[in-house]
Amino acid sequence: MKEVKSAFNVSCKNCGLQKVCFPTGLRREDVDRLDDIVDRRSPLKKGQHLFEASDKFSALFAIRAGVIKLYSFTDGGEEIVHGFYLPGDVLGIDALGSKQHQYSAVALDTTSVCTLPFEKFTELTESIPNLNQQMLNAISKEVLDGRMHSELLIRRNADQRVAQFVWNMSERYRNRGYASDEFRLSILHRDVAVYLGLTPETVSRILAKFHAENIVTWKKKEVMIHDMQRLMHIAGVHSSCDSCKATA
Amino acid sequence: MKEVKSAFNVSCKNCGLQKVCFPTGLRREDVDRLDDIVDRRSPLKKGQHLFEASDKFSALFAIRAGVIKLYSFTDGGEEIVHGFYLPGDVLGIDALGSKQHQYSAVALDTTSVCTLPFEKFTELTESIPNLNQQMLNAISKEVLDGRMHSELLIRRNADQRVAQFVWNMSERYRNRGYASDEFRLSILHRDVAVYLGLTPETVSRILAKFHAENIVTWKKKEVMIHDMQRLMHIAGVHSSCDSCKATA
DNA sequence: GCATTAACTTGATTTATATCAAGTAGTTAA
DNA sequence: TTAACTACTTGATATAAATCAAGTTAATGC
Repeated sequence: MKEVKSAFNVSCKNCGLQKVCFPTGLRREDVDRLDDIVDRRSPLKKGQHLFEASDKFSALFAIRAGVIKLYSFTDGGEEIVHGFYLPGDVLGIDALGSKQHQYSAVALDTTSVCTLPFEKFTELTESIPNLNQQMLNAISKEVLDGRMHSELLIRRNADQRVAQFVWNMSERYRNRGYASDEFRLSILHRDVAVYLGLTPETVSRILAKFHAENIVTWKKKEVMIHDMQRLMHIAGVHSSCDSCKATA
Repeated sequence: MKEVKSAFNVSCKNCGLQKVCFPTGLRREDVDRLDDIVDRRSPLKKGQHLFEASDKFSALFAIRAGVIKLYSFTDGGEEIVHGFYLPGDVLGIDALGSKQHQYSAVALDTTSVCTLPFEKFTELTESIPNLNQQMLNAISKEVLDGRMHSELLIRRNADQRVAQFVWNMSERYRNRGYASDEFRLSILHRDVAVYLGLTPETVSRILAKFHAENIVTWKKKEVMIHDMQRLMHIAGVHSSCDSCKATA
């Protein structure tokens, strides 16, 4: 049943993302059982799709490495970016009802994904109680992240949106055990602009300002945060609020 | 086990909302089993809370009659309105993970609610397969509705937002078997403005314009749609798209 | 039923961000 | 390596909606 594990084909129990992914709180033997149903194909190259709108839903996806952009188009043909999924994040929850994807998911960089065939996964949740709770966590997270996005769009001006986006990415990398003040971000400024409901010009101007004021530098996919306090202040993040660790 | 049923205390099998609520697709006997765990208290009066942010989560709520506003505040004390829940809609999914509500839910009018104690509900889903699917539907709906909200905030101007809001409410009433061109809406214009990311002044001006152009009249909680085609056109709703029947 | 408060309306003005434009830098492919 | 394209930058201008202001109407409580 098990395949040979290569570099991109790491089992759950050897995966560094256990603490942010489904294995959280599972017993060792249950992690193995989960591992047995996980399907790990070769990584997606930049620009390849994990799924596209109208594709049939048959599995949940957990990101192992890379970034996935979830997007769609309005009737008028304008792109909408709904979020960026990082290692440990789960994709596909929105299709649980209709069993059909409504959005498209594309890799923004080389991206490894763990595929969890939904039927097998559902069977497992019946005998691994904690796995069910993990699923509920993933569901809530998806809903709450959407609300955070709306909140950002309703109540934040352009400076605050960009600052919050950068800070949020930083927090998410920190939670995953990576450096939070210097990281690679394979997301086009254009995509960020669409996600934040701004134009690329506005994002560019704001990033230029942040750079000039020595708060954040984001050039050539490398983000450097020089002044976390000021960034958080602009973002409107009071206290080191844990519930803000949302998926962008 | 069963209580005496009064006017506001109707069993699932006698409820007109079966087609939009959990009983959808359930066998008769399973509806009865669901009914047995439902807790129906006396209706909430306008202004009363179903739950408040930080309350412990212990049950899902299905609206039977009335309207619930789900809201919170930013760190700066500004209100955020996340949605309005109508009969048949399910509240509480966002708290499944943390078992604690993050938002407050208040009745905007006299509102009856069916309480589904979550533990009992979970037990039932194990023996009623279709109920589990209903739960997945409710989850997806919550996620997709949030995305629709973001899309509205990102890509629509003020006219389109107001038009889409009115049309969406109309569609939701239609799906529930009520008149779609004339209905009572116990939602303050102020709350609509907050939900749409606009000011009350802007909403007022747009409604005045829609009234002058004989498209929609919304006065004193009574909505009348005079020209559905034009409303849909302004809202940017092409075709009678079924997937647009989202919760505002 | 009257007083008080909250909701809504309408107008004048300001402003943040979009749009338009014209460029430079970076990436991709031949 | 160069050509062609895409991403990004920067400036000038336009504009949609916010803000400020002062009213009217409706709802609420005594």
